[in-house]
Amino acid sequence: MRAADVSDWGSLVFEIMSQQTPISRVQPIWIEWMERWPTPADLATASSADIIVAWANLGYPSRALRLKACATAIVEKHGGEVPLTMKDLTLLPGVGVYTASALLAFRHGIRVPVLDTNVRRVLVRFLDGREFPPHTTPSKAETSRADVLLPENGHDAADVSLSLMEFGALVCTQLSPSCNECTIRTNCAWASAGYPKDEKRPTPQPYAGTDRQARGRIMKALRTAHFEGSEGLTKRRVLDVARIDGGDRYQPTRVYRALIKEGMIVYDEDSKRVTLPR
DNA sequence: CATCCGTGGTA
DNA sequence: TTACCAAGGAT
Repeated sequence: MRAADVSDWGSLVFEIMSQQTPISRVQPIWIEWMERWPTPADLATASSADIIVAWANLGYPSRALRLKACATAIVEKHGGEVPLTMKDLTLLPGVGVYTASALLAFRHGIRVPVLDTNVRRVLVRFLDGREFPPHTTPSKAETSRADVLLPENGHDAADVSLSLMEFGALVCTQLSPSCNECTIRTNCAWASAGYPKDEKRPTPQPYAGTDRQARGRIMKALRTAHFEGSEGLTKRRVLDVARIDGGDRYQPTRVYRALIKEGMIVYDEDSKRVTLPR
């Protein structure tokens, strides 16, 4: 949330939840989350299992653990207060340049470019006449020319950034932009060039049959088990839910081991049960 | 630097 | 129904 009565921590939580996730799905979970864990100190001492369950269907549950690690870092290194410099913010787990910029610009009117995927696409089309940015991460050149483009006042700059983001999300979209209704097409380099298709388009990521789907199955089963108060699942059961159409025979054990290694799940030798981490 | 990391609504 | 999509980060 970017409203005035929301804390910096609340805003940071919202930004992290919103990474690659629709806002409509974030909103209700964020509200409950902030009532339950209002400060970094609250989240830092919370159970990882509770955190993963509360993360629910936001996707990429490793972000939930990173958010907890972020809270811990803020408590231990910044006295429980969200730091407000690009350097300190991007050193926090789960906080990259985009998230740090969004917090600084939208909440504090600090004059920094905010380059999300939408803004990058809008700029590369309008200025370079290309369909997509050449790399998956912003170059220094992209950042500096975005900086030059922003007005002097930080709050005005934030307004411009937000407008660019929404313009990219609603008009200058990835695969089917509304160029016919675009009000700036007469100045757009991509329009002038005749909307050339890019050679290298963003690589589509399949889902069915992948490790991600198998991991999702395991995590969902364990979330449900924890929510229902059970003591976890047998390893056999976990490997069984990880068996999906399109997966190879090694997939269940492969993703199981990966989740263990990442600390997303734990196996208790005594109870012989797999659970979410304490 | 390209790839991997979920999820469920929607056209 | 299937395919696409949605405010990135870590490695």
